[in-house]
Amino acid sequence: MKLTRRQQQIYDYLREHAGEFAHPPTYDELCAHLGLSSRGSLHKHIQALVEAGVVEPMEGRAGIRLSEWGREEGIPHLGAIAAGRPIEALPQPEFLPVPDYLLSDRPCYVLTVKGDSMVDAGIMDGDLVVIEERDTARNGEIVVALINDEEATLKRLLNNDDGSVTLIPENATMQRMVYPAAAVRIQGVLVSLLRRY
Amino acid sequence: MKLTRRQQQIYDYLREHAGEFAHPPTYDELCAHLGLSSRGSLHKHIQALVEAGVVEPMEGRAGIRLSEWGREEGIPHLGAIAAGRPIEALPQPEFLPVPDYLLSDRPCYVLTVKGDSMVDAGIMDGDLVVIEERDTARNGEIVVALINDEEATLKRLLNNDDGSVTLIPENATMQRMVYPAAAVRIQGVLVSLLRRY
DNA sequence: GAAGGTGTTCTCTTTTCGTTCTCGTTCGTG
DNA sequence: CACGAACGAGAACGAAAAGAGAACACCTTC
Repeated sequence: MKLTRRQQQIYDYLREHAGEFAHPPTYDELCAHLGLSSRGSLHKHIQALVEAGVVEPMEGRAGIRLSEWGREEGIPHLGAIAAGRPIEALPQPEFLPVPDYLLSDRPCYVLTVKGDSMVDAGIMDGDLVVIEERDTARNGEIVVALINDEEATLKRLLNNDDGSVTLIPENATMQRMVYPAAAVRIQGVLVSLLRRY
Repeated sequence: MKLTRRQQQIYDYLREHAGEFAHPPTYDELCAHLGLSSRGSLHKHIQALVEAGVVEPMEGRAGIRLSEWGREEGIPHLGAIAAGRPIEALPQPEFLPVPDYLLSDRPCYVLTVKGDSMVDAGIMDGDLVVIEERDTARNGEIVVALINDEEATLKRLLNNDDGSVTLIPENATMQRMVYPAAAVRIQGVLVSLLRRY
């Protein structure tokens, strides 16, 4: 998907000003903003963008516009998870591009880690964790667990023989906790981790 | 394949300013930046760089630009870094796709971490670290340091007032080490971290 | 149905850009 | 001094990109 310079410039403009247009801009409007005087010329560029797959045309037959980037590509970043509180959802999920080798085959989402409850496992405050959506987990996996339908936490899971469940914080200063199986609902399993410095 | 002085200079410029050009610069732009007034002269140099294999031409046939070693393919995974040993180079670097928000503007590469010397900083054995190619670092940054041209390690850096350098392993069981500045060469700075479970 | 806005298609010209060529200048080496 | 390599300037060429403008098809609205 190689774009020429002008195409890239137009694409950048579209992304930049996506929010400014209440509704998708018409070709004429775009021409005005871009300093073009011919819709035909613009159309050629748009066509190239469509072929490159970075833009989608408004198929609606009406007096039409071009639509821009409807593709929510990437993995949804749903919010933050802090031990002892519900997941803090973002008002609107952002979509983060995540390379394949950090994903599993099944649907995934991303959370920001708040707190230090897993530092000994190398999971620090502020890290991004990729979670595979799953309602069961094996022993020893690190899971997003919902306790009593209230608090969500990231902990290592241990299924006990007696049916109860132990959640282990990987932090020497914290206590492991045991719950009846019914009180704990698995919401996902840790797949990978991203950290920016 | 050795480069002439001017060729080396141009190549350095390309690498240095790789991030500044939103998209590959045109010959004219490069001429302006390099103080040349003839595209033809520049072309001769570029040609030499292409033949030397350090630069790739934009095969895009069109009114195009020259590209510099492609970030398109991903970030080169050069090998593993273990405290106290040279970097274990992969026979052939693999290229890992890494999303933009985990990169810096400057050229980066990826290493696999071996050992536990940075566990307290959340860097575990087997993690992938993205390193920005750089030969200087600020206090407190985590760097890839080459000691006595022999051992490479990942450590937190402290520039001491007396000119010496302290390398701090983030592991309570290990000792920090002090070296004369001349013995330590910075090879890169930690930018981000990836981990698969 | 008429009118106007809008995307599309077409042809044409202009501009940009990589490339190639010739010609000077400088510098180091034998 | 002669020769060649490195470097640069500038002109010229061909191809691709960019743009202009006209014509057309379609929808919506009146």
